Amino acid sequence: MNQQELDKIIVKAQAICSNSGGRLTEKRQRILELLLRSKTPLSAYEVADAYNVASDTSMPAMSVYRILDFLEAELLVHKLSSENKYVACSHIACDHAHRVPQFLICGSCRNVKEIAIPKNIVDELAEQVKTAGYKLTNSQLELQCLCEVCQVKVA
Amino acid sequence: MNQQELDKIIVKAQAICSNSGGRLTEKRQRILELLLRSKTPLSAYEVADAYNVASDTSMPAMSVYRILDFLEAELLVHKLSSENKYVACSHIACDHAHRVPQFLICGSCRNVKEIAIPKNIVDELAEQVKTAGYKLTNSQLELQCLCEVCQVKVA
DNA sequence: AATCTATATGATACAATGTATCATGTTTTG
DNA sequence: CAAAACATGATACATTGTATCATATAGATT
Repeated sequence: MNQQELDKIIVKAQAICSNSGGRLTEKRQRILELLLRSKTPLSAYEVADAYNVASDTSMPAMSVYRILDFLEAELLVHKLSSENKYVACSHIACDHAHRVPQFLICGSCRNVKEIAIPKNIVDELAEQVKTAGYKLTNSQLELQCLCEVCQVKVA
Repeated sequence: MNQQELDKIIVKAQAICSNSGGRLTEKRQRILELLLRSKTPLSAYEVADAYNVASDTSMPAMSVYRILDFLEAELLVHKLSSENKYVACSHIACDHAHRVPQFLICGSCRNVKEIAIPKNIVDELAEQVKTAGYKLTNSQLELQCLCEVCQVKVA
């Protein structure tokens, strides 16, 4: 991600926050930037470390969690519950409405790709859930995979 | 789950283990029974506590994790990665081949239902993953839902 | 601008989850 | 029985997450 792309995303993120009455403060913005630049998901403590290394300050874990919660509520960041890690949303600067994300998690190198899957598949899934008497409240899937590179390596 | 059902499952579990060259030791069996009786998933530490209360011994966390790993490898127990909790497989005593489980997790009461979803849905999912260049290695889904009871409560 | 209020962040302590490592039992097998 | 393989115990520690109270900062009101 180059600086120009990043700037564009930040502008969009600012708009998203103020639309919802939130504020993208400097610290929140810097943490979002950290995640945008990161090639892999980061744990809350990794975010804190990265922040502190870059700025020679002390960002306590508590603040990181609060800021990540904020960014998640704004849909700028997603939490991978199965990994206890966080990733920036890949579609902040896209204009289309935000779809529920699905994540492909490489079990070998831990890289993560965010994709959208066709609505009908999600619908079929929701239908099955309904048949079981439950109601699907979040269709964010976290799928254990091997990425292109690691498929070759392992084989 | 009554005692008779449970006995039947344990017999089957014994067979599954010895088939794969493993041993369902007393401690492993007791932890499996704990999970079979539990109406909700348990964390590793909850398993340890339940074990210790029931038997006045000390079961260290390390042992619990090792035993859960063993039971998981035998497909007698599943780990819910998004919850850091463990559940007994619902289909130990079934004769049909073991299918990859999917879990419906109630976000309100934390109850969990294990279901099987039609193969074609999983296949479609795997196809999408393949299109993205990844390879699905585990199609265990953990779906955030509301159970029948909680749907009514919340509404 | 001074003050007030809501929001955001810092600091400390602690709880919960998970692992590394080395020691000790317990089966199985030759 | 002895050796090897497997299973468990014990201790320490690393990582992830939360509770709570204090402080700082931004916006609104006067």
